[in-house]
Amino acid sequence: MTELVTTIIETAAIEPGATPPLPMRHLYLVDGSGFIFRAFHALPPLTRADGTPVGAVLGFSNMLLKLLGETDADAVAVIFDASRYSFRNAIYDAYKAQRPDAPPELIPQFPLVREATEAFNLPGIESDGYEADDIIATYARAAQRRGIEVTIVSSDKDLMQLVDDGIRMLDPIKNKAIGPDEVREKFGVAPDRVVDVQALAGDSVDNVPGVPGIGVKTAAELINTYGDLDQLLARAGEIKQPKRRESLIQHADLARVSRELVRLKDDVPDLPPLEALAVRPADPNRLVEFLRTQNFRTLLSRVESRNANRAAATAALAPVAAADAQATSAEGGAAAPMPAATAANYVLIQDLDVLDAWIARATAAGAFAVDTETTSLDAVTCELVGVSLSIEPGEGAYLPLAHKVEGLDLTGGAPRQIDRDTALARLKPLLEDPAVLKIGHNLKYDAVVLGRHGIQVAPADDTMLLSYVLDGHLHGHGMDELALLHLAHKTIAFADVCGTGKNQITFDLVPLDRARDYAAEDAEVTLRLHRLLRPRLLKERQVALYETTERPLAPVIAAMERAGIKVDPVELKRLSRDFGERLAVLETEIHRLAGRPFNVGSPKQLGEVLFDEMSLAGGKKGKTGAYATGAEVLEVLAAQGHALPARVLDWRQLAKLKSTYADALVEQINPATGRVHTSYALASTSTGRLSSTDPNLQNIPVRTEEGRKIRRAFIAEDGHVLMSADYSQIELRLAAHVADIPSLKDAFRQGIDIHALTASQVFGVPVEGMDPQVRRRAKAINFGIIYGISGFGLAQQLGIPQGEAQAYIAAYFERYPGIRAYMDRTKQLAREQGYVTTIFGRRCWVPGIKDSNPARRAFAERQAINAPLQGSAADIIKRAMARIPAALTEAGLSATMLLQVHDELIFEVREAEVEATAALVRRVMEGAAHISVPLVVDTGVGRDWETAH
DNA sequence: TGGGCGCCTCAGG
DNA sequence: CCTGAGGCGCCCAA
Repeated sequence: MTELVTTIIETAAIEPGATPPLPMRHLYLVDGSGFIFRAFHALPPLTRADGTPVGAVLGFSNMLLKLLGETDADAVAVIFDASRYSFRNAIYDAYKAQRPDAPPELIPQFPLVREATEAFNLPGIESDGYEADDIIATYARAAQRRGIEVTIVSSDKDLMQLVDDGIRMLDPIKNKAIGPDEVREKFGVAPDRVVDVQALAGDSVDNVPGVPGIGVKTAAELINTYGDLDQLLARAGEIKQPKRRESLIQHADLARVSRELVRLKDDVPDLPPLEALAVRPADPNRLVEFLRTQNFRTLLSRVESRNANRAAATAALAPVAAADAQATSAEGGAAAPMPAATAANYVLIQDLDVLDAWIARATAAGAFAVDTETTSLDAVTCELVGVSLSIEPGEGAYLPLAHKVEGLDLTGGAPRQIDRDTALARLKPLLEDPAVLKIGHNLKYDAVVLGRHGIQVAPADDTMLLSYVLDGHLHGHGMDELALLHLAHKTIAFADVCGTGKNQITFDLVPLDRARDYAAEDAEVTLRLHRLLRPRLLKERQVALYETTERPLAPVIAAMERAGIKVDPVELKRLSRDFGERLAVLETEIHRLAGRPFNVGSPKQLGEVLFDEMSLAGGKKGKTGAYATGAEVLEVLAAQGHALPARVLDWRQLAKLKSTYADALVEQINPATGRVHTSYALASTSTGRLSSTDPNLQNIPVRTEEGRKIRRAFIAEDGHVLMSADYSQIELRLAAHVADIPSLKDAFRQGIDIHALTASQVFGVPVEGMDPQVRRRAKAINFGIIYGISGFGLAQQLGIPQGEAQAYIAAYFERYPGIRAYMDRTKQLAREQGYVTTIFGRRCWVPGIKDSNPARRAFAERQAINAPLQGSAADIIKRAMARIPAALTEAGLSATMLLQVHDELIFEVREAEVEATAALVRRVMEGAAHISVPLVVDTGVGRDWETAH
């Protein structure tokens, strides 16, 4: 094997004394040995016709072809390990001693990979006594000194120490560049300190000992504090944590040896000179011969077509055929059968006249189903890839608009498809035609995507919303699920088309025939679902709810999602840094109190520290056998005077704020708009509420001072302010209305403080001069009512014995007998129907209401009591939201509705229009329902969300 | 090694 | 009562 290298290039000093001018600009150093192992595990197994395993060889050949065809590489070397033993074994005999032998399927691939290197006419380099990493280091440094850019093709963390000016890494399997930032993310220090961190942390796989008890995280912290390993070891006595200090002092030599093991040698002698690495054209015949022997058919056709292109630029392969071949031919002869799901009457639209014919038919039909295919689930950032249509059941069409083929420049052409702007310009009149109904499934998504291309889809019907209104939470409302349930039809799974996990591809890379079958089916199934569900609306008396709430709301939400809200990244980063620093201080303190370091973020470890090691009382284990360490538990311990749980509470608050809010929100800022665009789920809750994801903007902190700092980062554009409008006590008002409680209704009509009133009625104290604690208790009871109250829950909430809580509830029922009547009536109804209803007739299903288990049944009963209140409130704000944009336009106001947080709406308003907008919004919101108590809306204005709230 | 998943905890209404 | 997200820890597969 070693003769390969030495026969290709005669050995010479790597760096000649007088440097001649080099044409070389960019050197790629491929970690051949590393690649083989990674590819073997990452890629599907594959065998040649004769049974020889070749999966890693294929991955390797693919990677080289890509490197040579798609990069500016003008010098390439493939570096291999020569043998198992290197100079490092002389330093530390256990080094890499317990490495398991290579899997048997991998062994025959080692020589084949070297053969591939030869076939590509690239130098393969190895050197006895040195690892591939050392050779890479030697070349990288030599090239750096001569101003040549270096890319190390590897994801080996041991090579990260080399990242520097002009030296970067490329993960060949993830196709991801690794620069100083990525290194810092992994090791917590700059590349030039990576060896120090590795020396401390060690590596169990390679048997690098490191210092016991120190992992990467701690090592980075220490190096950042003391500068480098020598400084740290010299000053180890200053370290506060006793365990850590002792370990460092005792194992200082181990750390030094470890550093020698991990530090790469960059002066490996007797290597071929850099000049020898310049790319030389491969002998096409030899490469073709090699690929044919391995039976790499796709690769072969790519290389042959490239050769053909070079020979005659006109002789390009038919693009679609190439795309199909790539996806459907099973590499290497291991037959991978393609599912034969092709429906004969699904067609591709690849010509304008065909598109025009479909548009004419859809217009004449007056209704059709439409679906879009994109590159991601994020409607605001994804790319539109294609559109599918269905006018009649049993037929459908897919219009590809942005399909690509991987390695485009090698295959010589893209799939044939109509220019996207041209096609959308033709579709726009149809999609906006007021006489043609557009039917979609979760059409809001498509509306956002098409809206970004200047198309306002209307009028529209949405099968997901129809299903939601009809069947609520009885089942999910995904199209696949509905197709199976209602049509007994198993749809093609997205995962079958695009794969899953790290091997998932985006839809634009799906070959057209597969894309057609998947996409056209979506549209066609949607059409059939519509014909099934729409008539049920009338039969089941849900037309009004759908027509006045869900249907008009969808485009309004789409507009809100597209609008997004401005978030100040500088402020969030400042907060993140502040939180981070305070977390570090707290962590040190917590470790000191515990007497040892542990992961504060691990409830399991925390529980062990508190209850096993410190023997604090009150340790209760849950069903997984871990101690409960929730806030209530820690608060009790803190109140007993224990410092550690108190610090952990502080730590948890800051950790939550940092990771969930400060850090995550910055990541979510859309670079194109500078704003954060949440996605509202319209059909995901059992009560009719919306939910918000990616990011969830319905749980931004407000209750604590530290949390409110996050809110301050939500700001308005210049010349604008944020306006908040929230319903006051809407669920309690609904309780008064639905349960028909005269005294509560009177109180709301007169604008009396409702919690104070409850307190005076239940506890018999005058409202004047009331103890705030008494009012607080009454408030908790009022909330308890909304949640379907239990003595247990109320006791928990107030921190009082359950018996006392039970007495409060009894007193409450005494004062307001209508409440108990309502609760009994509601439970009865739920049992009879299986559902309860909101004031607008929305059915909220309560599946566990007849459960034989009393605890589960009681839970369902509380759901039944809460759902009409929560659900009616949801209906009301939805009705208001559906009306607001039109009302604003009509009034000539420019305000934009941005967010909904269950009982609150956030607007971005021109400063000059604040008064008029507030008045209008209040009028629409308060008029969204007419019930026996007034609806009251409070508004607030400010440059940020905290001020406006 | 890392993706998937359940659990815990905690943010909002 | 209704939610969604992040971190941890465990299992399993490529």
